[in-house]
Amino acid sequence: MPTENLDETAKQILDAASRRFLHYGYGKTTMSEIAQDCNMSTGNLYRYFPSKLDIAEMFVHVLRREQVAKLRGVSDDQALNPAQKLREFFILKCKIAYERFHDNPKAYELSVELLSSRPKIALEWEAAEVRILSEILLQGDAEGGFAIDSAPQTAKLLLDAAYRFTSPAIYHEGEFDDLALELNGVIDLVLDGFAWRAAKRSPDKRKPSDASV
Amino acid sequence: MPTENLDETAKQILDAASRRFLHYGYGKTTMSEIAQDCNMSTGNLYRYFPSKLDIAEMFVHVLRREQVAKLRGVSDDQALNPAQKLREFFILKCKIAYERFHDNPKAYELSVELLSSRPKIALEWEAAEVRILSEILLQGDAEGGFAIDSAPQTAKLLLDAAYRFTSPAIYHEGEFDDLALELNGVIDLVLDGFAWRAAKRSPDKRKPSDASV
DNA sequence: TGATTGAACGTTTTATATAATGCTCAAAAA
DNA sequence: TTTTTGAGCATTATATAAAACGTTCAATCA
Repeated sequence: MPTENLDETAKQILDAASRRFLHYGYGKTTMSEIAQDCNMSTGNLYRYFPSKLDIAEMFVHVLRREQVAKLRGVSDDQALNPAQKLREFFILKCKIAYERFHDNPKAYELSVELLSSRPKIALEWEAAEVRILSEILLQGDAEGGFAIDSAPQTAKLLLDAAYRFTSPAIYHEGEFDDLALELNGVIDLVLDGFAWRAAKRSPDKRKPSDASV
Repeated sequence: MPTENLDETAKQILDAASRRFLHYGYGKTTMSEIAQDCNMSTGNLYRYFPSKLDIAEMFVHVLRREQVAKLRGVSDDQALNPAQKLREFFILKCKIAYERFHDNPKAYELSVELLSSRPKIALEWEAAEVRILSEILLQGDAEGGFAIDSAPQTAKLLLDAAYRFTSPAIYHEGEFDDLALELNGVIDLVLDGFAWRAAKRSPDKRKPSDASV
């Protein structure tokens, strides 16, 4: 579902819809308004998108791509070791969820509405994060600090443990810094868990340079 | 807010209200219905409870006391070591949340409605669980397996990490066993984290019998 | 005097009518 | 033939009226 493959007209429709979605929300923008913004009839919109909900899906898909790119940026950062990447990944995910909720409520509402109509999208999103996390975990395993059995399984486990801090569905009244502090506590404990497993795997040396099978 | 200190009439009111809350839900039971069940007038209800919401609060208070008693039962079980207690505590909490949601939806709705009107109750509930968990953690610390700095802080951290599996606000479509399996994965990792901290505290011996300062 | 009542009040919920919206498709335009 | 249109249909959302509800309190009862 790439944005680049879109017809020029489809892009124009998506642009007009996006502007209205952000300013007025999904429910308060009508197909005829979008059509007017594009100087076309409502019927013609359906030549480019099957439904209004599909326009919304494409809209959040674009937002989501930015988020995933940021998260992947952490994974690709050469200056960080695996433990630092893990921490930065979750802090960033927490920040993204917090900020979207607090200073973009319309986009938040739209995501909620979309996910309730299309629950499978949440699974795709999770899969994307599992992929990024798995890379970090495997790197940590290769460097001897983590001792990972199944990277995807462990990645899912970590996403679950951080759910409280990173789920866009949970409202947080306090400041972000307080939230990040608690999240860091969970990450500390998780990293210590990996350290223990790595130590158990190669009991002779505390910091092995490569993992033993 | 003990149930025992209640007037006999108040108990009767609470009983009648509880039955209707369970069968028809909070919104669908009226004060006049409760009054009729007790052979009194609506006005008289207010001599025993300040409002309908306070009856509901007492109702969930009773339910909640049963839950906390069960959780405390895990903490007091002499047959379990601290690690087993920790695991059983969270599995039980998960089970309680899962079952209340799945086979008592009316009570679930009531809890949601009450917590949205009286958010402070959630804090009290958390505090009660932090108290129980802290005892388990301190016992684990005393026996040398855990290495806890601040028991209440660590307890809160654990509750956060298990939030995904134990929050009554999160709907779970799948089976309980699948949920418990994932939760056990998180607990495994957390316990390994404690093991690592204990090993770091007393590096000479792998299984110290008491903690060093 | 202390306990109880039920009519009365302001608010909330529900039922109903009306308007607006998402989407389709036969016809028109390009 | 391909693209676009806009009236029309079924559904959803909004506005409005009516009923029900939570709560109070002066009057009644024990």
